[in-house]
Amino acid sequence: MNETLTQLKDRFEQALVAAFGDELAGTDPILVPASNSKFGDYQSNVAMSLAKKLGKPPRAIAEQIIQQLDVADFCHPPVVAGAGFINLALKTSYLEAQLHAIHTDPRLGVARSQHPQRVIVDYPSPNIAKEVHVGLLRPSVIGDCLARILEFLGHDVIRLSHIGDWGTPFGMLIAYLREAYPEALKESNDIDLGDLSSFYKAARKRFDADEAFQERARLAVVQLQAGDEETIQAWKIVCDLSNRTNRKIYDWMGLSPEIQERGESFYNPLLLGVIEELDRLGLLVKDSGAKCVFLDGFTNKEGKPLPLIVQKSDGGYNYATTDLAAIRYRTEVDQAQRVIYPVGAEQTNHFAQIFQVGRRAGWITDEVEFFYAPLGSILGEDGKKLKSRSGEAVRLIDLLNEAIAHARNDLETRLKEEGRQETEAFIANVANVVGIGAIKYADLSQNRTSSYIFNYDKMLALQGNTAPYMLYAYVRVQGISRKGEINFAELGTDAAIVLQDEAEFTLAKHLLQLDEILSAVEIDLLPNRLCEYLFELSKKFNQFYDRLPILQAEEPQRTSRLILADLTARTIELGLSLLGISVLERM
RNA sequence: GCUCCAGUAGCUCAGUCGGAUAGAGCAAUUGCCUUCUAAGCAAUUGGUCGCAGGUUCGAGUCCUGCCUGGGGCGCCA
Repeated sequence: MNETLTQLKDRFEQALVAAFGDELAGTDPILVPASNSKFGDYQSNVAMSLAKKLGKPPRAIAEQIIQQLDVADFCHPPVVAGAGFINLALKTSYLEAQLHAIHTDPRLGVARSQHPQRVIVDYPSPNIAKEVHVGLLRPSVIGDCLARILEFLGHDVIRLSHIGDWGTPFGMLIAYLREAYPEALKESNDIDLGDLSSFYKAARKRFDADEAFQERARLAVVQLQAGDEETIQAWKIVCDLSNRTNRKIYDWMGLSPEIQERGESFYNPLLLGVIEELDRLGLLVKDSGAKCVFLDGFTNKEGKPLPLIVQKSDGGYNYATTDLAAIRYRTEVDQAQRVIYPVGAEQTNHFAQIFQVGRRAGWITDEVEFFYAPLGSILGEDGKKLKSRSGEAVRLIDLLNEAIAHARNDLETRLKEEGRQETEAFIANVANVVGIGAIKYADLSQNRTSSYIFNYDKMLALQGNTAPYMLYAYVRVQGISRKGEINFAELGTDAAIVLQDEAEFTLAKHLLQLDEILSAVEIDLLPNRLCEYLFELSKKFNQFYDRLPILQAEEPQRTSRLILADLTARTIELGLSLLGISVLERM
């Protein structure tokens, strides 16, 4: 109900001017959702804030405001309460009309942004030379979710993966490819992709054991930098191997297929220009053989200004250089208005540094918002960063598989208890959707900035703020449809919605708040707010479902309740889809 | 040493631009299935919001200091 809020704010501003004169024009009426439903639907806190300025008690100010306030088309008469709060309660007829409007709207009342922007979302940047591990879970799940939400709100979203596809590790892999799979360079040969990690491990083993091999690897890097054709071909084969493996996992996780790979190799030709431009601007300083930009507000352990090294003393570039090139390209060529980096919180300094240099170089202007969205870590039960038993990084694929196995186990136990028979295809599908959904939801439902302890049992729990709980609410609605042979699409656009019971009001009001939540997420990029909203929605639906008969109800309640149930299911489906999670008809 | 982040119920965590009596889930205790999937609903118990000051009509939220934990701090990404 963004539109309702906007209109109410206008009315308040008019009332403020009418009551106290033009100098209060443009005063924010501090209109927020009521802190407690017993106070109504919205409250204005403006009277308290004006007390000092106007030299009157807040309650008197509030009284004067509501005398001038005309909201009769939306609300019951406003009430002054407490220290000077102005409470507003929406009229039933208004709520019913709003529900009717969203019922016939495929977007469920969520308007497209009036100021669409070109937004770049920075997807995780796996080092292509390694198999993806758990460290990529949060950036990919949260980045994907933010991209989906912004796109749904009408923004032009570009999804870019800044993959590590260049540099030293590739020398080793290219050298190993030449040695172990010489035929791969002759014809287009299929290498077993599931074996990416053993390919990497084997290469690593050769590299560590054999000095001559190390020399060949170094040579390969030089050849790669020099653009040697055969080396480039080998490099492409290795990239391909990795990309296809990663893509498989991305697809399985349900990440958007529209991710564009724009890795380090893409920026490689632009790096020299970055250095030259920094030099031209007088920002570049040579220090101990390295080219640096000295930073404002950062010091090293001795208290001296800290440099950001953009070209190493051996002439090589590092990640700061590539990131700066990306900043420049994204503003100058992509013309992005907002660039979002959901990246681990450990990199707070790095982003503050490159943004500072980007600003001083004139690449970041007031016209573009560079938004670093720090992510907390995924921790093990010991409260330390999640590691496998052997102390290595946990492979993402193992994590997904284990969640699915847990979900399958839960489902099979329940089927046995209930004496249900289901096909293997049904069981496999439910386990897959629940398992993947649970992992993603567990990640998204935490405030993105805080770390959380990874626990299969909690994320797959069927009660609480979890994916299965929401899926279950959705399934319940579909059960009504099957049982009553209701086609929700045919309920009719002129069917009346009647709100009588408290549970109906509570559910209905919540259904109308989706656009407010999405607007909040659009600004602060915290997906856990959407999760919270969906959890509340599911709870309110379950209360409604528990208290009120639907199929057995008399008309007009029956149709009205069917519409509320349908709206709930569609809201959950839309909400979960924005989180990147699928729904199930039965579970 | 500098710097960033965190500290809220036994546990895991929310907490909007500072707003009314700080909320969920789990765990514990107890009710509710001849009725649309009980993977649910209802009820009870549980708090010095790390500590001390300050700003404010009003502070979990803003400011200062301190304590504790974690991250980062010159050629890895």
